[in-house]
Amino acid sequence: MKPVVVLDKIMETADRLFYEQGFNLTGINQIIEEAGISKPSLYNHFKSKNDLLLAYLDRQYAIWFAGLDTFSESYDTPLEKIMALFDFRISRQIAREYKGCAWNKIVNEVPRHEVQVFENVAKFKNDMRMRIVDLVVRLNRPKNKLLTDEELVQVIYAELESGVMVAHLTKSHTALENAKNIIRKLV
Amino acid sequence: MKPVVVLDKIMETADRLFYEQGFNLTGINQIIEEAGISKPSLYNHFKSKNDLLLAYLDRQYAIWFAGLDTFSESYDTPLEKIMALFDFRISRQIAREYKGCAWNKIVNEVPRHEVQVFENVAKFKNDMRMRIVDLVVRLNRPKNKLLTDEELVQVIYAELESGVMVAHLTKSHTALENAKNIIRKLV
DNA sequence: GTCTATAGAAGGATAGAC
DNA sequence: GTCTATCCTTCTATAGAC
Repeated sequence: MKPVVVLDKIMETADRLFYEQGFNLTGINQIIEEAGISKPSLYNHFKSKNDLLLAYLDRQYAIWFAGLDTFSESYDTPLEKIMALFDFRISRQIAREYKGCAWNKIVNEVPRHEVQVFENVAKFKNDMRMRIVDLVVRLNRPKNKLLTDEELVQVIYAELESGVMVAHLTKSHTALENAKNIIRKLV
Repeated sequence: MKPVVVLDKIMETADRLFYEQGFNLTGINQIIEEAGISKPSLYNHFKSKNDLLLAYLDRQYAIWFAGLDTFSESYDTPLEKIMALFDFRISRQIAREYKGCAWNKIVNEVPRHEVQVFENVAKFKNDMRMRIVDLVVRLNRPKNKLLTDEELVQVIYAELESGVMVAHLTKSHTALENAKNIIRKLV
């Protein structure tokens, strides 16, 4: 069995279990069992469970933005792409059975002294916010609007975050759908 | 030592540790050690660690709304009371060193099959939302506003939730402050 | 690089004395 | 109702063979 295959098995299993069960409730033993490998094999690739967590976050980052790009490429205008942000998160919450935001799960589960984890999550959230900033600028809104560009960005960001959180709690994406209408009015 | 004192010690210790470290990372052993009691004493009051969690959530609920009522009573108008919702959360995040929302922490840490935990968190979030609904109705807004009452409620709710999450991630309440100006414009 | 086997600590929970 | 002492399980991580 080639190393790369073992690594893939680890990552895919960790990906699934960390999201579905949470990081702290997922033991090394369960990961190696479901990945079909042995314990020293795992520790050959990662020096600790925390090291695996950081790799998991990096992988999440790549998968998430790649998924967003694929999802958005069929939409043309900035407004359509903003709406696609909501539809993308709706589609993912449906696919992952409304288990919430993977980043929020981690950051709410890990103590503050895990600096690298916090930085990793902050980077994701910030980069997502930058996508919104870029789209709002490209809207080319007139200056006499009720909200400034910066304020509109904050509302979009808040509706996305809160929308996913509510979806997790209620197993429904109604709030995310309603948010789209609100944003349309505020643009 | 009277039972009620023991119970108080347990609750206060669990309150602090569950919030600061998280539920899964806080062991029974640490709770009894810091509370200064013995293990069977704890299991005399709670039949399991999960039972203690439910008591913790009930206590949080009472403390939170009591704190909000005290905080808001000096404000008169509905708009001031809406602003007080943001200021209350800002003051709490400062006091608790930006460790985020206690309810979100729990709901992101516990598996879905813990139905009682989810219902408890959903009840808190819903009751908080009802406070917003009540305040927005009392604003008596004209019908020709850009957003309907329901939409304004959703934006206020989203800004609060997202604001606390961002505060947790960045150790800053800037987003919550900015949200107040946005809401003032939308009212 | 992968395995079997195991170490050493910490987890939740309980028996039985007082 | 509270205690000391202990149970069994699970945890992360490693030693040493192949």
